[in-house]
Amino acid sequence: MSEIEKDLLVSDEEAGEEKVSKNFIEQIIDKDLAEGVYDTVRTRFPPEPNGYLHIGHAKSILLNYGLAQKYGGKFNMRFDDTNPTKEKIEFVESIKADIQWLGADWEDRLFFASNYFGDMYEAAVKLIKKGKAYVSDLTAEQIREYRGSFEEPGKNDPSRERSVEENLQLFEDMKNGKFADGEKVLRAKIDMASPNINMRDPVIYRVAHMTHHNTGDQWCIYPMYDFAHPIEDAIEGITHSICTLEFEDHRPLYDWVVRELEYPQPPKQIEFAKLYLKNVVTGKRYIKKLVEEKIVDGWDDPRLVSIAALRRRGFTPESIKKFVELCGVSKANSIADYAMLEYCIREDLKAKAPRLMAILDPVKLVIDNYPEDQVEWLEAPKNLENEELGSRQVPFSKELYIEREDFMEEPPKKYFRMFPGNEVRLMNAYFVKCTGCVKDESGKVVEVHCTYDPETRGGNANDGRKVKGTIHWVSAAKAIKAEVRLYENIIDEEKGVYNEDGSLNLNPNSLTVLKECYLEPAFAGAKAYDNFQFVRQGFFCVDAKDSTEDAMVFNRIVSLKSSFVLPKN
RNA sequence: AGGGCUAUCGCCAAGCGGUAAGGCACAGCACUUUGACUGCUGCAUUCGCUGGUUCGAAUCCAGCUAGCCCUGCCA
Repeated sequence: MSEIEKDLLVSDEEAGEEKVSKNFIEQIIDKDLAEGVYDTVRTRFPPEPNGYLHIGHAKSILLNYGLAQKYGGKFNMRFDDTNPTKEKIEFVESIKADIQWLGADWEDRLFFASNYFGDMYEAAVKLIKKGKAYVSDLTAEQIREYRGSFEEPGKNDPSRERSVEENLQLFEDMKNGKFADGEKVLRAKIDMASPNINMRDPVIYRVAHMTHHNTGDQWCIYPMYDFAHPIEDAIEGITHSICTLEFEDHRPLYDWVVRELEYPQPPKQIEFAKLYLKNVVTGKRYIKKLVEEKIVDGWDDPRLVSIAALRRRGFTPESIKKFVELCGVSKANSIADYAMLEYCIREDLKAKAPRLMAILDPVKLVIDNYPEDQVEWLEAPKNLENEELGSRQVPFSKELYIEREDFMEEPPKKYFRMFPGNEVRLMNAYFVKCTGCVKDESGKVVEVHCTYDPETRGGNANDGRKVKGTIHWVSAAKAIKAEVRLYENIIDEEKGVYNEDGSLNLNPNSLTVLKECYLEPAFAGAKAYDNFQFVRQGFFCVDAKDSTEDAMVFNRIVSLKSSFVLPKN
């Protein structure tokens, strides 16, 4: 190795374990910090409490929280509740719970935009005094007409040149409830000919006689998002106000507001692309319809991708975080494969979850040469890749359950599970040789028979002989009966999310309920949200809604990958 | 007088004038008491297109094309 190469090696090590390239937002922050635009980083997640959070929001939450962490800054939680017609306190609670579950810690910084209504009113007065805002008499419809179109400039509002004094009086009258909803609005005086329609004298305050979930009846005028948001950010000392792409056109207005209001260290809006998942529905009205029509079991149905649904399905906060990081941050609209999410949960659970045996589609296996009433308790590790999980005792007896698909009377080539004459290993137990099966009148296999080799206890033969197949099993006498729910995408992936008429293209097989599954005794005592690997099957989670101590219910989070395909014949 | 943004492998995504990172998916091999995991190997002579500048272009310039967003008193 040359000296130069050694030097390179050293400098690589000094640079850190891995050179992870920074996303464009981190690059902006680096620059701002380097140039002294800001000396700290403060971000925020500002949802409107008008619905449940979904996987897309998780990206924003974790991005904002992650940035604050990474730069030693602060992360604020803020409800952007400036429109009482859409907001509910129940959503405030569910959103808080979801964000906490994701692990984004706002510490003592939980804010409500509605708590700044006083500041916003003052800010509006300031604009009026500067001649930068005026009260308009136009109706909503007229305002739309005056706005012009993409190709044509707008026309000035007849109220545009009202005196400051008159505007001040009128705005106060608005505040004091002298006008009905829609009768007056406050508009920013910018430019009716701007090519950016958001700059054509946008409405910044409207009248709404409505009880607000936080401020009650204190106000009957409410600020619009474009006016309120920059003020909220400025008040909280936000440095980088991160939002999604559709707000790019609003940035000039955002900047106009912070400039006119003369904030000393104005926040900067940065837009990134939302996270979409292939063949996944997130639209509120679609989900609402599914819930109302009882096609799904509520907003947390495990087939959905609301944060609550992912949690119930068995996804972990770590898996969501990993997924969001894997997706990256950019300005290019993109749609991630669901396979990436599956990869993340498998990755997270493979070492964490105990790997136990469960039979989903049982058929009885009888060991003809095993003593009738004998039960042996065999010790087996809970997870070979994680010794810390310890071991458990597994009962072995004459009659077991195995998976129906692990036996074939006439196997195709390359099938190395049970078939007459073949020897397989019962995982953690013995080698058994299949001797045949018993069928009912219809030809359905009701019992598989075999003999075991007592010399192979634990699953190894002293003579060194090998078996190709290892199958899992559960003692019939000691099994715990449980319900298991298997999920597929609620959307029929062949044809995409929507039908021609705009309705959802549903997959009729999205839910399979297996009522007669058998678990090994080590599952006893499993609690809501506990995750397991069902050996050779996949990762499963105790359903938080329907599972009880006596009647456990499991959700399949994701199957294990498998390269095995049953060949035809 | 329309404006804004985006385009690099099937899917994400680095790259910031010096000769295409990485992950997912997929395929093959090895290993295996999970047909899993793990390990190894393969997977863009090419960056939406066409020109130009340059010794050198995914990176700069010009012109096209395609997609997304914007005419709420929603956020």
